[in-house]
Parts: sequence; C-alpha cells; structure tokens
Amino acid sequence: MSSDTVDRILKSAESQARTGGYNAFSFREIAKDIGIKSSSIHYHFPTKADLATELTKRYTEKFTQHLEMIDVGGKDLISKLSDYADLFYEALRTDQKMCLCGLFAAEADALPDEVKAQTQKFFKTNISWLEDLLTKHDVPSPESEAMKLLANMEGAMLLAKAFESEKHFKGAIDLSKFE
Amino acid sequence: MSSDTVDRILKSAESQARTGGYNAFSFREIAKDIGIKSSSIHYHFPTKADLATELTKRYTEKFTQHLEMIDVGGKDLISKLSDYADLFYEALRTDQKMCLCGLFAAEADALPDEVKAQTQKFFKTNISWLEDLLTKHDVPSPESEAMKLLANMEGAMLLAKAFESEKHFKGAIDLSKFE
DNA sequence: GTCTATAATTTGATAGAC
DNA sequence: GTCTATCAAATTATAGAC
Repeated sequence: MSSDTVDRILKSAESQARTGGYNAFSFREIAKDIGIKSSSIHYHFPTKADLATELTKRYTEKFTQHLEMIDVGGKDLISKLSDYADLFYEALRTDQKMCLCGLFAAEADALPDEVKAQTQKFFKTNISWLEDLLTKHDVPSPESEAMKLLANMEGAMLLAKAFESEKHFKGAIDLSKFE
Repeated sequence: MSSDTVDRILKSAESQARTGGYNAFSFREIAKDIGIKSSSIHYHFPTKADLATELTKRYTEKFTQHLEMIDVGGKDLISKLSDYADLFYEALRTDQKMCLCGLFAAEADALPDEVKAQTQKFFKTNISWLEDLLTKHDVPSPESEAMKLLANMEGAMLLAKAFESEKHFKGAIDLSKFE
C-alpha cells in the first residue's frame, strides 16, 4: 500500500497530528487539505486507528533509515551523538513541529492500543540504537545512558515548542558528558 | 473564584487533560464525572479556553508552591536537584499522568493563545527557579544548565509514559553532572 | 478509487426557567 | 448556581452509485 493518495493522506495527517496530537487530525480536515472526500480516506484506512498506526509506523521507519545512515562504528562518539541530535533538530527546524512519537507518548493513555504499541516501537528502536553506539564506544551503563539521552532529545523538543523557538532545542541538548 | 464546584470541575478537567491533552477533555465529560450538567460549567467558565487557562494557572501555582518549599539556599546542591526531580516524579507516580504543561507545550500550536501563554509561564518559572539555585551554588552557565535540567525532567516523564512505567522516569533522570 | 448521501454521536455554546 | 432544552458544527463511519 503506497499509492500517491495514501502518501498525501499520511503527509497531511502527520502535519496535523504533530501539531495537536491524536485528537487534532480528522478525516474531514485531511480530505479538505488534499482535495478529496473523507469517505475516500476510509477506503484506504477503514478506521482512524488504522490511519494513525500506519502513520506512526512510517514515521518510525523513516527515522530508522536516517539512524542507520549514522555509522555507529566510527571513531568519534561525540560527533555521532551530535548527528543523532541533529535528526531531531531537523525534524523540528524543517516542520516547526514536535516529534510525532513524542507527542503520542505524552498522550499514550488516550491512544488506541495499536497506535500506542507502534509509538513504543519508536522509543525501543532509539534506545537499541543508542545502546549499540555507546557499547561500541565502551561507555559504561549503555542502557541507562541511552535512556537519559533520548529523554534529553524529546525534552529539548518540548522546550523548543514551549518557548516557540527551535533555537531553544540546541540550548537544551546536553552531550557534555561524552566530550 | 474558588467554590467547591469550581474545584471539582478543575480537578476532573486536569485528569482528562493530562491523559490526552487539550482536545481530550470536554464540558460534557467533566459534567458527567462530577454529577452536574455541562451548562453549569459554562456558568463558571464561559469558554473552554477560559477553563483551560485557569487550569494551567492553578497547576503552575501549585507547582510553584512546592518549588518554594525546597530551600534554594541550603548547602547540598545535588539533594536540592533530587528534591526538584521528585516533584515531577510524584506528579507521575501519584496520578500516573504526564505533566499538564509538558503535554500542553507539545501541542502548543493547537492551543488558544491564553492557554499557550499560561503554559509558557510554567516553563519560565521553572527556568528561573533552577537558575537561581544553580547561581547560588556557583554553577557556571546557570541559564543553560537550567534548560538542560528542565528538558531532562519533561523528557523523563515522556519516556515513562511511552514505556508505561514510572520507574523509567528515575532511569532517565541525569543529575550526575552535579554530584 | 472516488463520489453522494446519510447516520449516530459528540462537541462548544446559548436562552431562559427555577 | 443549576437546571432543561436546544442549536450549529464537527466527528467517525457506512451504504451504495459511478
């Protein structure tokens, strides 16, 4: 499933969901946005949960692809972590929007089970990648450090939104421990 | 304005808002929850923006009161920061819910202006308090360090929600720099 | 695959009786 | 201050024509 219409549906849904969360995107708004009828969206995604699940899945896949472009095996840990932080920063700078999964995580208890599970995968993928990176660079307690780093990324995005300035993201990122 | 009904309205609204954000609480749900009619809520809060503004204001005031109970002037910085982190942890552990202002910040662009402004105040209050604490303990770059600490708090809450376990909050908090 | 038409529910909000 | 009654709009979703 990857027709042009599906792509346009998901692109519009992502924009709305990353702005106001799960309850901030609707079939009718997406339909109006891309110039079709809401019933046509139901043909591609029977329920809203189906749409959100696929949206979260693709968001994670795309992020994972970018992750894999950072060579974990290289020699300079701090530059790898800086590249990692830049993935979040670019998502913020380009779209002026919060991380989809960060927002979904914050409202996890209000999400359909499938969407919640898919959101969790985003976090697990990030933790695994960070753990791998830190392990390869002989950092002690890699799992614990991975959690702290991911919390730093999502928290920095949240502060950038709170203060309405993506510059605050950079100011809230703390990689000094690994320099 | 602080009648019993108003308090009950705000308590119910807080519970719903901290679960799913601004679009996850409604006049009717609150009314049903506390056993009155939705039109009665409009008597106390003409619009939803009014309700959310007062909710955010009180949330910030209550948090600020707890902040002020931590003696900034004491001798042990790390224990003060630990007490600070515990404010967020208790909010998470007691209610199993995200920080109201953390969630509102994530969906800031979808909020009425007054609510967004009030949410910002929560963050500014926290930054000011942390700056003051760090300054008193002669920590270099107190403003920058305050941003990193607050990002760590909100990010840790977000991870706890993502992994559905408040224990993950403690694992994501990083105060090692100040030990 | 997309449309029209429509259903059932929920939403924020108002008017007016008590 | 709380109620009944009501409204206009928006929501997710379905049936059936083209």
